[in-house]
Amino acid sequence: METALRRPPLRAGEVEVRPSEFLVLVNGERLHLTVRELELLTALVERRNRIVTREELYREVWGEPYRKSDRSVDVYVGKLRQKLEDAVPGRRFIHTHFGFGYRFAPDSDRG
Amino acid sequence: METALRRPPLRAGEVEVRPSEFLVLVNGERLHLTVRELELLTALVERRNRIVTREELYREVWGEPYRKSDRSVDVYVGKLRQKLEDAVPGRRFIHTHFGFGYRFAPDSDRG
DNA sequence: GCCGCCTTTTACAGCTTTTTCACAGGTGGT
DNA sequence: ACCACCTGTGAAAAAGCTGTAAAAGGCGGC
Repeated sequence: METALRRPPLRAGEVEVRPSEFLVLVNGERLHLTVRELELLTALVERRNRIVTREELYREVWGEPYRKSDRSVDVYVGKLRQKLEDAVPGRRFIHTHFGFGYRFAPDSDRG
Repeated sequence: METALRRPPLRAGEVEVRPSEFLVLVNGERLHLTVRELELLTALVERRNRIVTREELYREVWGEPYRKSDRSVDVYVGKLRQKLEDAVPGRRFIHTHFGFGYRFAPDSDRG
């Protein structure tokens, strides 16, 4: 968590991430996330509007090489989607790019 | 404790900390704290409404690097919670953020 | 020394999070 | 349509974190 303290705040649509405070706000409300969830969301928002591979996300968040059978990224994307859906019903933030990876975009389906 | 003398009084809900007098008041009543308890509470109130890591608290209060196995912060948070509960039954001041640290907030869960 | 008080360490139960697994269902290519 | 592979997700297992009582260690006063 050392690194988080130096990261600047990020904003993407209704989502504001303040890594240095371990805080995510959605429309001004605190989103309660676990450590992994926060780190993954931070990584995605830092790369917003870009397709990011599981390899890159896994290296960034888990800090070790990605094994192809590892589903952790998928599982945590699911958790984040659930919590974001609860916070902003009807909007989709994390988009799947089949065969490539994921992309965070607060706006349309094809950003 | 040179530093305490220069710290301004702090107020957070029913809690008032006067570092320069080594004094904590809760609803005007003196809260009897030991040195460690006072320093930890001061550190927390100075950072009120923010999540603070054990590492930061330990460095601030104990003045040396934090070892992950050290439970002192947790133990003293427990002591403070007990004394605050005795002073203001039913209110929760120190909130745990699992995997992150603690947060002092006299009010609701979200700071 | 002995006592009393404060601080640190230890131990363990209980709880939360993270990881892994399994399988249903989706997708793209032929 | 068929096949191979990819993704979503619930649930169980494993790992890790927190609360707290109690033991152990320190320190000053008498």
